[in-house]
Amino acid sequence: MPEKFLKPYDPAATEGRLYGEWEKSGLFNPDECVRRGAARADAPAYSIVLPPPNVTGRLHMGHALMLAIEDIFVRYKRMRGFRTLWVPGTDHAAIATQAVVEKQIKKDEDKSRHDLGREEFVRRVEAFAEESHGTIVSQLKTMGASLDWSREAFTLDDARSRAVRTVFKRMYDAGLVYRGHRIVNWDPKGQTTISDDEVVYEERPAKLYTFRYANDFPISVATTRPETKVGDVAVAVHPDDARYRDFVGKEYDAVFCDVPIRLKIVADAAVDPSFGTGAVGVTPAHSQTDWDIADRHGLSHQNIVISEYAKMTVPGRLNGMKTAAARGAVVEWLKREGLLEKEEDIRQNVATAERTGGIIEPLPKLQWFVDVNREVPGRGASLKELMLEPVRSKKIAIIPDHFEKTYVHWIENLRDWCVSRQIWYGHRIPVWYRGEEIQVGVEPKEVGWTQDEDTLDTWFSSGLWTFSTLGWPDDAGDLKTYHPTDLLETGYDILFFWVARMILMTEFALGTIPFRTVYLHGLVRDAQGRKMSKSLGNNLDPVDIAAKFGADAARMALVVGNTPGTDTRISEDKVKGYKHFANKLWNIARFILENADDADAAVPLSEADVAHRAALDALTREVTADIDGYRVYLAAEKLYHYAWHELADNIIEESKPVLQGADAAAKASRRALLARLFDRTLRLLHPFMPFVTEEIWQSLPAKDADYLMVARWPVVE
RNA sequence: GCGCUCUUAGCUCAGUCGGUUAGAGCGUUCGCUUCACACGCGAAAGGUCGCAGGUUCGAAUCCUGCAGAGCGCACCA
Repeated sequence: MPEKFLKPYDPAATEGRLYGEWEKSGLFNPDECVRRGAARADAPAYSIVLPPPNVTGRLHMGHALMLAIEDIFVRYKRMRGFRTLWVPGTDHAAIATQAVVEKQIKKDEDKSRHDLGREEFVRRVEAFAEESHGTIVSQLKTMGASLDWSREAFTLDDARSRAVRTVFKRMYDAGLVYRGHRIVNWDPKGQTTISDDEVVYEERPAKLYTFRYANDFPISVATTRPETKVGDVAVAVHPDDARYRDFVGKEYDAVFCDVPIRLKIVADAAVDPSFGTGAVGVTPAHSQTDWDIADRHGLSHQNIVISEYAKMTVPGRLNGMKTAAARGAVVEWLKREGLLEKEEDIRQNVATAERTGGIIEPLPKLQWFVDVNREVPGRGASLKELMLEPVRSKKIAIIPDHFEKTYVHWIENLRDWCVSRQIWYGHRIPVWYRGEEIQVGVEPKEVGWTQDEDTLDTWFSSGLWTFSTLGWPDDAGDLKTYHPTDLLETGYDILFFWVARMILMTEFALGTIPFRTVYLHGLVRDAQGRKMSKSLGNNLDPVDIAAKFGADAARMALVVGNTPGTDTRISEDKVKGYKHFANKLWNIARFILENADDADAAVPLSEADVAHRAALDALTREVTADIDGYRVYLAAEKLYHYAWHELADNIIEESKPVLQGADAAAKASRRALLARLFDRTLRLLHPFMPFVTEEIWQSLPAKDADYLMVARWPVVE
């Protein structure tokens, strides 16, 4: 028996070495598995693409959970003989990464990106991304993820850039990507547009002011943003509102806080007669709703009174003031003029930018959009409909299935997707202009063309991930073999951001689904159920945890009892429990090596031993069905329970007198049984705890594969 | 406003979509230098399954209502 079994199991001395051995063996690569006879050349394929972590820093516990679940499926399928591919990669995460570097440069050098210039700034971001990439790769390996590194991808590398340009060009030619002057979510802090999904609403206290535009103006209106009223072009009332019916269609002139305005009274069903005075000042350039009202009544959209820097751009006293200051100034003026009628405290949802926290300023801008309602040529359906169909028809199954409703509900409310961003890091929009001319896709050879300054929303490139990583637009081997992928495993919090976009992009570019099953895991919270965050300081670093207790223990702690779609809690104590379990396996191994290392598998089993074997057969069937049914949380728990409380507590204990007794046949049978049960247990546990099981396996005297990783999963008929 | 989820032992959660006596981990109590393991072993206590109805031979599980917690979307003048 190897010396190491005389001491407790030491994950730190084992895990890194074993990962290196696995990697060197090449067996994470399905082609190599075929070459080495670990998978048949005609075996069915099984594929997962790793949701690419952002190159913004380090992995968190959510990543660790994702890796644990995906690696369980990948290792299980590999042991079942599938040509199993798990593609690694990272995401350039445009805004997020740029923001990190901008902050860093501001802090270190007190410079903005404009001080550095586009070229130099992008170089800095790339250097940061490179460094961050290295950290992330080593963290992925620490967790034991059996990824095929020969196929690693990055959302901003050359192959992925080619895919992005190709999709953009095809969408443009199909009329599905268009440039339009529309109201967008402008983030004055990040100086860029963002999509509707990147807006987060925060409830804050606010004041609702009721006022008149002028003394002779007949209607009072209520607003939380008096400073925007210099941009009003109309007052809207509900068509059935008897109070205002006589005024509809009339126009009034006023000078509002030095700004001359002309207001038309319009009737629109979007107005809620019970809110405020039942009359709304319409500011088309600075509110989506008002923009829509203006559309319906043929009013001007172009009365812009706020700049990209959230400053007033009007004649008179307000000019150049920040919106917050202008608000005060307008209220002052209203009071002085006797126009302010009421001031009340209310709670208001304020739109903020997810990444920068800046308050969103809706502004009309010339941007690129993906049209989700226009018919896709040759498909007889819009992108929206193409996103709905595979989920409704169950071609894509979402686990847990109640998220299918959430998904459908979201798609039905979807608006056109603004894909252009005014940031520098990312895929530059593949469009060139020369005067009135425009060229899309490939840079023109002639002089005089200039490329669009903007970059694409990061989700545009990650939306292509399942097929851009497999060689598309070339219709070559990997794409044919591994696409559509089998499983997409990710957090429910990015169902809309990412999962929906992948379905959109894949339906458009390939006319098929990107994956057959979506498994959504929940958030990983701390022991008190709080979200992990920097400000609370309650973050657990998966690499620290793995160093302290072993990656196997971390994986088990994250997986056991963690049902899909439900948040889970993690604490060091919980992980510690599974470190003890790894040690328990270690000691079982010691017992087996001491007592059954010379077991003869051919010996006939006694009646009692046959029963033990049958019980494990039953468990094997259950665990297999659980994994196939995506109940890994149950499979893990059952195996834990079997190894500890059945194999160790009962079977080994009752074996002691037998092994020391005089009945030679019973002894031989028991030795064969123990060797057999333990061999089986290691195989079943391997996807969950790959390191300790592999380490023990390699010390077993009789084994049918060099690596447990590619040993056969036990199939019981 | 529309929609979704949750409420089971002191704590954290399962309960594979109706079937003996409702399970696990942690915690608690008691006892163990038992020759695989103190990162351990043995034993024990602990639950009107949120509340009220209904369906059923049978309900933690299905239906209705109520209460509490959380989440998503929309609105937010």
